[in-house]
Order: sequence, then structure tokens, then C-alpha cells
Amino acid sequence: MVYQKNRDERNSEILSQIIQLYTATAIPVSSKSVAESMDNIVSSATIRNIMAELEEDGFIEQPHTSAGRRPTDRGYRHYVDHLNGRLSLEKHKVKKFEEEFFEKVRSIKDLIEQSSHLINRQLHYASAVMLPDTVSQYMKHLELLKIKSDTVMAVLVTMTNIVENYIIKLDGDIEKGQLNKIANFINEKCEGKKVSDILEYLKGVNSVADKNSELGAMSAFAIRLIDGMAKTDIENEIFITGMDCFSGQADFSNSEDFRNLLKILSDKKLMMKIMKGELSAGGMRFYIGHENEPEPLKKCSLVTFGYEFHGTPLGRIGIIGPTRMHYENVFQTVNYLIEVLNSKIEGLS
Amino acid sequence: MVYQKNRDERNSEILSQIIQLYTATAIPVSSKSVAESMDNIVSSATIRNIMAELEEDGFIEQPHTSAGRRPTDRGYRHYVDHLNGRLSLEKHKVKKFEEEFFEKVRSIKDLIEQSSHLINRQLHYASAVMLPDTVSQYMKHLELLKIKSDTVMAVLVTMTNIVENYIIKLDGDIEKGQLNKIANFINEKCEGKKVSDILEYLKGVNSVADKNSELGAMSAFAIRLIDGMAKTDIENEIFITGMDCFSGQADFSNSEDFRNLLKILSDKKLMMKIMKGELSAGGMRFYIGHENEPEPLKKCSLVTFGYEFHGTPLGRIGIIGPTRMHYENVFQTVNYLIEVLNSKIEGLS
DNA sequence: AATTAGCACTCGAGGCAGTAGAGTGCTAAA
DNA sequence: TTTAGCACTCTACTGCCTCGAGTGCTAATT
Repeated sequence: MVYQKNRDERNSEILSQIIQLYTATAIPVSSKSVAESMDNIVSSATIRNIMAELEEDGFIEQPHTSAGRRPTDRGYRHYVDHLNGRLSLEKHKVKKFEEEFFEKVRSIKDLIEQSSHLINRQLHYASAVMLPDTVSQYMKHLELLKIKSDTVMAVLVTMTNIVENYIIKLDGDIEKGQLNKIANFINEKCEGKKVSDILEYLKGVNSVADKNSELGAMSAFAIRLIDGMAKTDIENEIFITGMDCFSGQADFSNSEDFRNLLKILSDKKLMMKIMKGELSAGGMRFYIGHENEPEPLKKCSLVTFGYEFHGTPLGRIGIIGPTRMHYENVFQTVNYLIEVLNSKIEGLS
Repeated sequence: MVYQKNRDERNSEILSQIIQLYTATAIPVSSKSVAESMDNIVSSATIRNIMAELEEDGFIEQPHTSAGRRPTDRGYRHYVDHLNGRLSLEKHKVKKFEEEFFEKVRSIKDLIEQSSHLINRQLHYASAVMLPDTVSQYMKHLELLKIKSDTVMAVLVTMTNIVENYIIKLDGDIEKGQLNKIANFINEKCEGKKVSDILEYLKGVNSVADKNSELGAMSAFAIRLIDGMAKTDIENEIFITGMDCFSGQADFSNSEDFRNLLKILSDKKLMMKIMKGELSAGGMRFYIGHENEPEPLKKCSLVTFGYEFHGTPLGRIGIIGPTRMHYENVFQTVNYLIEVLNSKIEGLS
């Protein structure tokens, strides 16, 4: 019935007002302040009635009887789910970043780094950025260097201009000429291929080649190499910055909470695991308050989005702030970042 | 006079006791607790007399009349300056780390990373680690790759197995063969040289070569390249980890102080500046409380030490904790790290 | 039927006084 | 030179009180 719809619409609007006020001040908002923020088109008493309804619906809550209301996680969720309609107007507001932040970007690493800066400086939230896995990258060039009699360094340059290196220790000596041959072989056959595909390709070659032939030895060595690279670099390739954003915020005045949060954010392995789970998520995702997993993050919100190359998801970027986050700004900035990142990445190669 | 010396010696010992008690508990220590910690060889009244002297000397202070005493920065300084004698006994205590932490170290980057882990996990303090400047490194190999018609990537491998890359945009096109020639030229002439020396060498070549000759063009290009590399990488090559160590500590229960500290530690540029100033310091250095510069660090202590290759200082590592730091442990661990780092670094090439 | 003014009620924040006890400095005795 | 003893000081903690912001409900108004 039309009747009901109007009511819901207005309730949503009041909720939105409450969220914006609470986001700005961190103080539970009173009916009076809502009325004022709406230029008193309705009285505080009316707002009180609506607020009672919103509370019944679980969108807002009172810390105690004689206090104002603040949004619940559910309230934020409702707000975020209905963001799409409300904005996408002020796109120009974000545009000015471009020149500042993405000026002399040469590699995907620069891009990711700049994104994290932008999140810290413009949004004032923490960021967790993942560099791409080696395996999901496309190879441009491989170089093999003998760095000791029995030690070889492989330097892999990807299409997105990331340089990975891997050091491998051999059982015996190996000749320089032999190394060059192997490098040439891989470069010729595999340039432009995805690293994971290269591995499969080499396995194919190896499976049909005579074990004692040159091709057999070469492909066996190459497999060992690429496989080693793929397994190695995964560990620490995550960077968390801007943790200091939480310390000013009233939300974490409870130092126990703050301490726990810092501990989580400082734990690269854990953060990597969280972000890793997101890899195939696609698009922008909001995780609000209790929707997050390790206890200390339940007072935070996490917004993640991915970047990709030729349609393959390469990595993901996370924005972490208090649940009382400025979702609107985040939404707009992320939309902008997704666009810029993906286009710039394609432009790299 | 012998008399005086004994008095000073005993006062020092009491100071040391006070510091150890205060380091453990963060509570101003009373005369009684000092007496007890010394098995009541003297009474608390005697301790009180000595404490009065120590206070007069500025080594300890009272937060207020009816409280115990805590060390002043000057007290810590005295303690630290007299550490040498007191310990260097339990060297074996630290040895067990070696296997855990420095097992499969392949490059200087790994070494530095592991050192920072060790500081975080074993000492529970924050660490600031600097990676080496490109210019102070010794070159092993240079590779030039054409990544676009007008863009070249240089990949530099150093004797300590660091891989640096630099992307340079040219005015016009360049041929692959030409690139290889330049790379070969540099590799032949400069392998094993320090990067800063290479730059000088090339300038020398360039100054006598005919500008229109191949040698002139090659050396000009090489200069532009190496110079660019040297200038680029300096910015962000510092990593701060373990900031969460401060949050538990009673010292920073004042959240304002904590907030400010976090802000400083998160500021890579600033931290880089601080550590940079230390580069040529040599050996282990203690900076206690107010001896540090930006205001928020005045409640901390910073201990720095360097690592080197063939006698050239490469970089420096900093340990940052509350002024109420466990200096003894730090002293021992740093001594150990200096030894291990420098020997392992030499072993890399 | 929806809105609003008015009013009684609730509850936390903050100020104030009183108490307990930890720790000191001083004095006089050992 | 050390120590026991004691008076003194100052914080931390507690309970009590008041103030006021904010609510929910009721009755009047549109």
C-alpha cells in the first residue's frame, strides 16, 4: 500500500539523518538535534515517534534511557544498502585527486601505494593493500643470474611491471651458458602468458620429454623455479597503513579495544588471510561491525574492492575504519579508485 | 677517596634496582620494595636516605610527596652508560634465536626483515628498519628491458642480492640491440663497483668521449639511468613494525600521548629523516626520553645500530620503546644482531 | 489521523566531602 | 652508620548530591 511506502521512506530519511549526525559527532543524537538538522519541518516530538519505530526495527539503539540514539550495525547496513540511489552526483569532487596521486605511476606497485595514500590522507581511514600474487600475473621477461657457484637468482618481470626475484640453491654447479639457454627457452615460449599457465605448459613439455635429454632437464629446472617463486612471495605481500586514524576517533577511547585492534592490524598473516578470502569477491563490499570476524574488528567496518588485469582479479584493497564510518565518502572514493586503477593497470603494459 | 667511591657504587646499585623494579611494574617504587628486592640486607630507612641522595643528583623523582620514586631520563642515562660492565655474561641466552630467525635468509632484505621480527617478538618493542640506499650498494648485474616503444626498465641486482628496478621514459624509440650493448658495457666495466662510484666512472667516460660517438651516447644514457635510480628509491624504504607494543604498556595509558606517538611512527618520511641522520653514527646508540626530537618521542627511547658491507655502512635499524625500556635485554640483543647481520651480509655475495 | 506542546520521569556526568593507606622525612636510639 | 618509630602528606576510592539532557506518554491541536 502506498501509505506504508511513504512511511518507510521517511523513516529511512530520518535514519540517514541520524547516521550523518552520529558520524560527525560520535554523540548519541537526540530527537531535538535531528529536528533542527532538518530545519524543524517537523517537531522533535514527531521525530521521537519515528525514532521509537526505528528502534523497534533494530536500526538504532539507546545506550541508556535518558540518552539519545545511535545507529546499530543493522542501521548502518540498511543505510549502506540504500546508498546507490542517494548519490553518484558529486563525481567531480574526487576528480581533483587524479593529478596529485597518479601522476608518475610506473608500475602496479606505485598504483597500489598511491591508492593507500589516498585512503589515508583523503578519507582518514586505515588501508590494507595486497600486492598481486605471482601466479596470477602475466610474464614479460625472465632473467637467470648465477650469483654463486651453486646459487641462481631468477628475476621475473611481469606485464604490470612488477619485478619479483627468487633465489634457488642447486645441488651442483651450473654453467652460465646453460642458464641463458633456459632463460631464453622460457622467454621465447612463455612471454605474455600467465604464470600459472606457464607452470602447466612446462609440466606438459616435461611429461613428454626424455628425462635425460636437454629439454627434459631444462623443463624440470624451470618447473622447480617457477613453482618455488609462486610459493615464496605470498607471505608478506600486504601493507597496512594509517593505523593512527583510529586513535583520535572517540570510538576507541576505550584503550583495551584499541589495543586489541592494533594487535590485529599489526598481524600481517591474519590480515592477509582476511583479504585473501576476499580475492574473488568482485566489486565493492561492505562489512559492517559484527559482520567482521576477529572480535576486535567487530567495532570496525571493512570496505574492500579489487583490481584486475585483463579480467583476472589481481589483488584487493581494504579500507578499515570505525563502524561509525563516513560510508558515503568511502563509496564515492572507492568507485573512483576502481575506475582509475583498472584503467591505469591496462595502460601499463 | 675510597670512601666516596664506595658510596657512589652503592648508590648506583640502588639506582639499578629501582630501574629494574620500575621497568617491570611501571609503578613508582617505594623504599620498602627496594629493600625487599635486596633481601633486606639493609632496612627501608637506609634506602630512604640513599633515595634522597639519588633524588638530589637528579637520577630519580617523585610524582608527588607520598609516592614512591621513578627514574628520570638522567637516571636511565646513567644506568645505560654503565651497562657495559654489568653484563655480557649470558651470551648464550640469545644464541638460540639464530636457528629460528636466520635460517633461510637469501638476501639482505630477508636479513633486515628477520631482524625486525626478532625485535618485535623477542623484545616486544617497535622497530624501524631502513633498507640500503641504492648508491651505497655494490653492483652485481644490470639488465635493460624494453617494456614499451619508448620505455625502458632497468633491473639492478646488487652484491647483497637486492633487486632494484627503475623505469625510464625516453624521448624517442630505442632498439633492443642498442639496449643490450649498453647493458653489456655497464656490466663489463662496473661489476663489483659501488653504485656511487659507477656514476663517477661514467661521468669520466662521458667527459672525454665525443658527444656524437656511440660511446658518448651510451655513457650519457647510462648516467641518466643510474642517477635516476639513485634518486628514486630513497623515499619509502623504511618499515615500521610492532607499533602495537605501546598499547599494552602502562606508560601510554594517556591516550593523547599515544595518539601523538602513533602519528609520528606512522609518518614514514619523518621516521626516515630521523634514521637517516643516524646513518654514519656507527655502533649502538641510545637516545633516552627527552634526547629524542619530535615531542611525542620524548616519552620513548630509541636504540639504533647499523649494518654494513665491506666496511661501508648500508643502513640502520632502530628499536623504539617506552623510556621505561628493558635496556639490558636490548643491549644484549643488539650486540648479537650486529654480529650476526654483518657476518651474514658478507656471506651473501 | 497525524502532529505537537507539555510534563513527569530516568539516568549519567560531575562536584564535594570523607576515609584508608601507602609512602615519605625526620628524630632519636642502637 | 643504621634503624625503629612516628607524624605528616597526598592520592585513590567511595558515597552522596544536584543538574540537565533526553525520553515517553497524554492531551490538545490541526
